[in-house]
Amino acid sequence: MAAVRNAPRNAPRNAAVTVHLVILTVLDDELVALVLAGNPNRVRLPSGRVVDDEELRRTAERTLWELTGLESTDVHVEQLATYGAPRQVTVAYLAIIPGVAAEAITDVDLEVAVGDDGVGIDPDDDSAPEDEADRADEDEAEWLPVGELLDNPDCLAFNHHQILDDGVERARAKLEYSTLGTAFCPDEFTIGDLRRVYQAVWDTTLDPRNFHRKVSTTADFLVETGRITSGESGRPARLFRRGDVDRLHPALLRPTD
Amino acid sequence: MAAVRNAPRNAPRNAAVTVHLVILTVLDDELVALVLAGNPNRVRLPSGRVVDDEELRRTAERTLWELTGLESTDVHVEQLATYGAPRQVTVAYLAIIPGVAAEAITDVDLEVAVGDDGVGIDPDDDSAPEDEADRADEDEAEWLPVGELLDNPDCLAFNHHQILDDGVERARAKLEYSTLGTAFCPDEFTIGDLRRVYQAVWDTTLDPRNFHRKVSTTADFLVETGRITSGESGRPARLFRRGDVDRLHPALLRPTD
DNA sequence: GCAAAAGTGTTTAGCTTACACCCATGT
DNA sequence: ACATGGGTGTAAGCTAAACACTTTTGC
Repeated sequence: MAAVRNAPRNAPRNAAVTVHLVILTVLDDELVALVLAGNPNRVRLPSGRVVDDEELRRTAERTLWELTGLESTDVHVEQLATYGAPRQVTVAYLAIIPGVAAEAITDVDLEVAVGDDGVGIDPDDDSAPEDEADRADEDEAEWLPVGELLDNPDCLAFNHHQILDDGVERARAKLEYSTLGTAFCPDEFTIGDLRRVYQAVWDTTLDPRNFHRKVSTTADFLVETGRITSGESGRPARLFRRGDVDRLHPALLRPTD
Repeated sequence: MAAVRNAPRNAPRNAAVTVHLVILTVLDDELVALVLAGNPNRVRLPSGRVVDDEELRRTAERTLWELTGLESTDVHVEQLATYGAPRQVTVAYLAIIPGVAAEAITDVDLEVAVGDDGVGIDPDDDSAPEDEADRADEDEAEWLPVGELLDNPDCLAFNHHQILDDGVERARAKLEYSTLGTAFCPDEFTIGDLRRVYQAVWDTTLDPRNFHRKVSTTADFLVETGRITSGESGRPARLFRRGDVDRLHPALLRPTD
């Protein structure tokens, strides 16, 4: 049946490779993403160009550092997906940072942190007019609720709505079968803190008693520090650190309704 | 805390973009992958260059078609991950094809099906000596057991061991919570056929009775055709088609031992 | 004392596992 | 008759959902 199938084709061309970032955190019990305000009424995701012989992951981590000052050791970074366009390939990464670290990043800090010197454009670079990776200067960065961003498909430029949607869905899914939820928490946190992260990411409510039992009986999910909270309303809570495991057995499934 | 963090950097360069394929099927109750025999003792995964303004997915599907003659409507194709190297970006795709379709692809067919005319190399293409996407002619393609390929890390060239490992793990994981297993089956298949797919991919054995109940009671996983098998040993089995659902609720978990 | 959040115990329902058992066909 | 694989029934064990209840703090 199958025979020679050499289709005629033109010469392969090189493509500009950019990295885009979906940076998520939880602020005030709400899942928010870091976006740059460029054109009026249109925000976009942070991005960076692959420079020199950088690894893709290193590009993502460097761009994240330029935006937030956070080292990759403090942040969860994983590859999301790659989106191809003519002459332009975008590799999207998902970054998850603790809410307390996000609070330290003010708009003032962010305003000048993004930039691309843009010297020495490659001779082959006949990129499309919609080239987005350059001239990121003078843009303000802000944390916007994911719910609003996803509900209004037009408020994100280019294909960034798709990328954000993929990133949020990845995060939501991974909370079920992995310990990724702790990446939203600071070094030490209570089980209630972790539950509020789950509730914010899943946009739902969870029974505090059952959640407590579930995470506290899953071996190596949480490690007790011996310290407890104080000064807050209610009974003091034990403080925990992330444990060693990555996967949750059995999973902690989202409510079905 | 954070201030201006414009690190000095050189001009961004364009990269050659190639697509690599992890093509899996089940032959004789064994999970096998399609590999090309190039250098002695070293096989590699099929690959294709992105030509013209192709979408990445289209490149993957075109390359698969050149190799196997299969249309993308008959095959499950999903993006796996992207691996970055200097001047070279590889986007890996996972393809799953039915065993009966794989049997129709003989070595004779495959021998001449792979090729790259290689005209008009881009002036910017100062790719590393290990450029792998070209001169794929004269290579023979064959189905090799995944177990053997993964047990011998040196038998796959470049980073193809890593790519294959990622692809196999993706397939194994997705059998748990999705209906991907049916992609290994022909249009009509029995529950026993599907169970042998699960057993081959997971390299384990499953209780036929419990597996039968599980898949037959999960709504919309399988659709009865009304036909039954005949001519084989044992009681005839009902023939099914894939149902509409993509996700399995609840999941069909791998045995833990 | 009262509100608020942490944490424990108990019941019930659903799902998985293991396995006994029956069914329908080829040889 | 018997081997072979298809298919059903059932009891035991594990898990999660729902919720009553106790504990320990701040005010």
